[in-house]
Amino acid sequence: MARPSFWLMKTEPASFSIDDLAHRGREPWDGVRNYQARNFMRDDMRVGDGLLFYHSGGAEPGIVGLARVASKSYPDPTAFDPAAKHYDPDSDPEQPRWFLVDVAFVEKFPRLLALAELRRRDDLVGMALFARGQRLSVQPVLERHFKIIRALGRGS
DNA sequence: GCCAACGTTGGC
DNA sequence: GCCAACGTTGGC
Repeated sequence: MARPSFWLMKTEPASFSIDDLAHRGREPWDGVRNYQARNFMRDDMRVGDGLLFYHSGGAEPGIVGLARVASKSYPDPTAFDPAAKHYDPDSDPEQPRWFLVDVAFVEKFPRLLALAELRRRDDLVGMALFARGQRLSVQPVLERHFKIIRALGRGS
């Protein structure tokens, strides 16, 4: 895959928001239990890749800022932790099933770019985010779309 | 809170 | 291997 690559990562702000990431600086993106999303993280992400940070499930879903990939992929330790929310009793530390990358804060946009607003733009047609029934929490983004959204978010 | 879309599980 | 049942996601 060509580098750098660009991605969108969803999170429910009630559990982990852009403000949480800003505060922590860097965070292991644990708990992903979808094979397609895992494959993107495990196989395709590289340190430095750009991330669009998306809030789902809230009052107003949308893109709230930027982050970047801060580590290579490695096994998700929460899969082996019985106390963890996304514990997977069938996963084997000798043959890890779930992987993650660390994510680092880059910037929070001065305003949220609402999903409804983004949908209406002619220059963003085709984004996976808009696909009917799209539930993937980690998805690739075209560089062109990433740049348009970054500029929008910064208020230009 | 509703519900459509989707992924996973498990009986057969 | 099929497919119904179930759980989850996530917009509205």
